[in-house]
Amino acid sequence: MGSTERREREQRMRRRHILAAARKVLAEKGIRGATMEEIAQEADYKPATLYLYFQSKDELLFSLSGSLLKGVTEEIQALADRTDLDALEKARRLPVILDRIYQLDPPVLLSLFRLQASQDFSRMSPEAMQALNDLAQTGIRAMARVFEEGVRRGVFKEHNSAAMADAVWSLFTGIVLWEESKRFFNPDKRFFRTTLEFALGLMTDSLVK
Amino acid sequence: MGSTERREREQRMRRRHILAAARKVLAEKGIRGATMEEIAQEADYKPATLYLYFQSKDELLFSLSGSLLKGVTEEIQALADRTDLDALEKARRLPVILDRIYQLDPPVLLSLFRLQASQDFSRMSPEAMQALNDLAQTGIRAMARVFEEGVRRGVFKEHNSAAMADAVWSLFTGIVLWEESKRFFNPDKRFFRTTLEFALGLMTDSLVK
Amino acid sequence: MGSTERREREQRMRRRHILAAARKVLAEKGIRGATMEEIAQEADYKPATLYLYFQSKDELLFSLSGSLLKGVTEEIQALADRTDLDALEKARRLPVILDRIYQLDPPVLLSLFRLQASQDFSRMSPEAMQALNDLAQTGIRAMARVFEEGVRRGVFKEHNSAAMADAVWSLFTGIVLWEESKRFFNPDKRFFRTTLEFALGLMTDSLVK
Amino acid sequence: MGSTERREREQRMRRRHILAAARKVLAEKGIRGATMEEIAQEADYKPATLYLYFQSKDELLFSLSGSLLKGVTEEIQALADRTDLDALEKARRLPVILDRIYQLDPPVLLSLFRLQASQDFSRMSPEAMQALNDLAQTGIRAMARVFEEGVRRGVFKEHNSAAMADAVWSLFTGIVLWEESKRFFNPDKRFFRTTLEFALGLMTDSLVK
DNA sequence: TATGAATGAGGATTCATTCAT
DNA sequence: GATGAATGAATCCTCATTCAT
Repeated sequence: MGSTERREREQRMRRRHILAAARKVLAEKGIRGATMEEIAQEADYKPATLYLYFQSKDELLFSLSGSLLKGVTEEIQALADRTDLDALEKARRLPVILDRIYQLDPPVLLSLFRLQASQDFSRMSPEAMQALNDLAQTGIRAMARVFEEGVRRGVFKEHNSAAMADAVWSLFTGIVLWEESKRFFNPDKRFFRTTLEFALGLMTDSLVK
Repeated sequence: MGSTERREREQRMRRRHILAAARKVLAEKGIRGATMEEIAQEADYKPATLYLYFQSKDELLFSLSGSLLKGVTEEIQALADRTDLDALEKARRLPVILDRIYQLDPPVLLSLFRLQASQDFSRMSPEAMQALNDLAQTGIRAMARVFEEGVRRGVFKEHNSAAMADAVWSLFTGIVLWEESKRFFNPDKRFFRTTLEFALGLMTDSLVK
Repeated sequence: MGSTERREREQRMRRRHILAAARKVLAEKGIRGATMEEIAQEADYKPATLYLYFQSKDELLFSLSGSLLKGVTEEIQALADRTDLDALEKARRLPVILDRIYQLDPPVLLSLFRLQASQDFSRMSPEAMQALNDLAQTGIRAMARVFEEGVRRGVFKEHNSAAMADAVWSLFTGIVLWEESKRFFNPDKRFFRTTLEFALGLMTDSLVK
Repeated sequence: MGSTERREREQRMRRRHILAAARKVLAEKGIRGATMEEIAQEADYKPATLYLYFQSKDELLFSLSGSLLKGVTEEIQALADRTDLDALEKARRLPVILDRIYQLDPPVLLSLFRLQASQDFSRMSPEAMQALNDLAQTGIRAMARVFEEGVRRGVFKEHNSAAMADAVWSLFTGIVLWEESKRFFNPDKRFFRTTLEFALGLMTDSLVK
């Protein structure tokens, strides 16, 4: 019988449904406002029900952040793996990709960074935090590969590509956080893309031979 | 008799003593662990006593972050105001200053950024957050002045100096946060200065005419 | 199935159960002693549970006072609306009604008046206090109607019926409070009804043409 | 030496000074706002100093209420003792006296009644409450004497003069409290005197033979 | 006489989580 | 599969009061 299959499929769907609700709550009420009660309400469930699909609030949040981060990482890896672009072109695309990810779902990305920025705020388990961290590292390593490739191919000057990748990631994180911090008081102004492209452009320019 | 003076001095010392305790707790247990109870214990007081020196937990935390941020801002302003250095030299010193500040008290700087990164986590009043934000903005504007000066004097290419300053601050924030995040799992590795100098160096190089 | 119905009915019962517990605590320990902890204990719950049935302590206390006051008001209104009695007969019944209400639940009535007597003692929200006040005013206006009617029908002399109603209510309040104050030291003596009937009788007599 | 005397006199003066401060605070901030801290500040002392002149907050408040209540009582006694007025004239003067007392210092009278209305709110000792109660009773008995005299002299009908006196006192208390309760929402309207005179007038009229 | 410093004793809420039905 | 009901565990803050100086 395919009933087991179907059940599993439905279960996955309900998990996703809850995650979508959590994303919405996170976006609207911030991490502090994202209580199990609130998420359940948004998902049209009662809090107790959430525990049928997630072991704990932590797992739920992790699942949420993880899926986003996984997307980021995969996009970067895909870029790094492309053979139709040279290293410089790839580097030039980095801000575009990062911006697209940010535009996709600013609040969740923000929450992700906040979560990562303050592990002790959430009650997330060290293991989950570690997993999140590993995911980010994977994306960063993919970025590093782009710069290494550039050096290898003589497009970029010799440099510490790991530091470069770390810097890009930090810049990404920092701008997201700082822009949001400013927006809290000046809701209209948005310079994410401008700032990111400008800064990343400068850095890349300097690397070009 | 200077007994009033002495009393006031001692009072200030006790305030500082409590701030130091808070700093330690913050460093060791993170913001979530930094309860009034815990801080009091570290300071060898009972919780009620803390309220003799600070109106609320908010004020205590704000005092902590604020003093640090004020220091950062003042250092940057002092640099911007120097007349014995040209704009390029000033820009070159920025990472040195930022690194010194970071080395001064990593946990508090971290807490500050975490606080700023997640206003909705803490219960800090919007006013206090705003004040913190303003302080940061002042520092950023001072950085922008350095780059403007460079343009005016023909040292730097024409560019959006506000965006540049924002980028530097974001980079600073991002690296602090990301380094800490990594350190949580790899306590030994520290690349703060390396990464910051490298990234800022690249950005500045690109600006030079 | 009427399971939803039953559930709601049971929920209402538990609310009432808690209110009853609060009433008891209030009667035995006074308002100061009526902590959520104490009420919960009396109701055989933990404090957190009370918050399932009431949004706050205020709402709980308001609910308690409000229901009683509503009863008072309704009784007075009903009396005022009767067509089978003339104004004098209605006035003669006022002390009977007020006494019955008092006998019904002296401690809660007492708490109500205490609450009303000392808004700044309790932490009850101004809105709730206002609502309580309005409720009382409604009852008072109903009393005034009785006296107005008497004047209109030529049973009572011309007079300020609003002042009369205020006086009756004040007398009611004052006697409840004062009797209770005396009882605190002389638990046996109870003159509530005697005093009320006597005083109200005198006042009414004077109004009769 | 008269130094002991002088010391005692000064001590009494300082006690009075503190009481005056307490009265003011009570008037401005209500009972809940009347903390030792606040009273001390008003008296230009530090909280600890208050304890040199009063054993406890209770004693302070008691002292305050007591002195007022004593004044009330004495006035009533004086009235009752006058030989130049007949019982009816004395009765007619009662509302005038009560109004004068109320006008003298509404907030303190209010606080007194509130205190009396809710012994369990304050932490005042039973002994102090008892003493307050006794004082009130003395005043009430003096009022009763007026009515008894009236009966004896054939001015008033036969009646329970104790109940009458209780009623007057209750009316007094009730109007003070209820007027204040209304004023909380309608600060302008003041009907104290009107209502009291009207009600007391009615009651007295009925007693006249 | 005055007070700076410190504290004991509470008290209201919030929220993730469990479990019988 | 869903949930109503209940709770354990925290956490901030207030105020009268004491006592050494």
